[in-house]
Amino acid sequence: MDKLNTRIDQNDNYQSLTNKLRGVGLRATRQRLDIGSLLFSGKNRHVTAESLHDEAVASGMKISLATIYNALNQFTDAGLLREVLIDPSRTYFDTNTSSHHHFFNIDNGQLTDIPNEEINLPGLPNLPEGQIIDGVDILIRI
Amino acid sequence: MDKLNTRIDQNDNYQSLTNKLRGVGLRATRQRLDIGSLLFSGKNRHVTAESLHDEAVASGMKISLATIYNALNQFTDAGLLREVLIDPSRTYFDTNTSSHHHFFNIDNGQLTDIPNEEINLPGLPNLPEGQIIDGVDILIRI
DNA sequence: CTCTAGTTTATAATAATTATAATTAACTGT
DNA sequence: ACAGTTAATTATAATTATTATAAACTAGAG
Repeated sequence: MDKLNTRIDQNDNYQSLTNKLRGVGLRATRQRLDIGSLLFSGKNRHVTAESLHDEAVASGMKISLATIYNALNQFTDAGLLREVLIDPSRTYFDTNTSSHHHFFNIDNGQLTDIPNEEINLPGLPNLPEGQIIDGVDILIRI
Repeated sequence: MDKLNTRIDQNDNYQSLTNKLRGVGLRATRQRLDIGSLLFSGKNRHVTAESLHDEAVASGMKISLATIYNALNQFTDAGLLREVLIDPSRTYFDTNTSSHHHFFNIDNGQLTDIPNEEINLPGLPNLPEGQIIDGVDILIRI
């Protein structure tokens, strides 16, 4: 009964994931669905290729690190993920693609979202002539 | 005469660089003085290990890439440089160690300083309990 | 001027990421 | 459901940025 519900839930989940992937022009492969189920399960997440691969393997998913890299980059290109600049030594991906910012705990590496409305940036500096803002990243180290 | 002045100027420069290095507990080696003369010649600079090495070699300096890496890290530890998060694929160092922010031109990779006073960040978000701000990095992509 | 700890350097090692090319699997039309 | 085409996955090699190693060198103390 539990098992059955889990299966049904997962199928539902994978159905909407399938739509999500097709919507951005990606085939709904088992691997992308598996990764997607870890990433897009409701709450916002910050992952690296390595951390996501570890998690996938721990969940019993069969997927290579190369595929994780491919998927993360494709998802990012498709707008399903965003890169976050935290640490020059590795790339972090954020499932929250809306405009927002981050706390970075320098002791434990923990990343926390700061909703856009909790930060005020009224005094934007004068832009170099003819330039337009592509985006603003604020990282508060704590 | 020009040549002579250049030599005198460079010696003066190297004398003050020597003091700067000794002041942070680093020996004034030829290599560190050479690098320092490129970095601390007045205007603020943004470099990577590779770009600085290229520049040094182009200026006829004899210095290995490993030494550039060592020096950049030591200068950073000593507070003479700051790391800037721009691109997850390499580390940028900034000679401007005061609190300030950056424009990043996504087309040509050009980094430009934004003086601290040109940016207002009045509505700082509520910090996680018991936390104190270590620093704030703002990157405006244009 | 000599000694020694700190520095430089060539090179190897590591770590993150991307490329390659062969196998496998998803979609399209029947 | 089936075959064919095209894309995706994967093991592995290659690449890139960076750090470690250990032998040769040198700055600065005495």
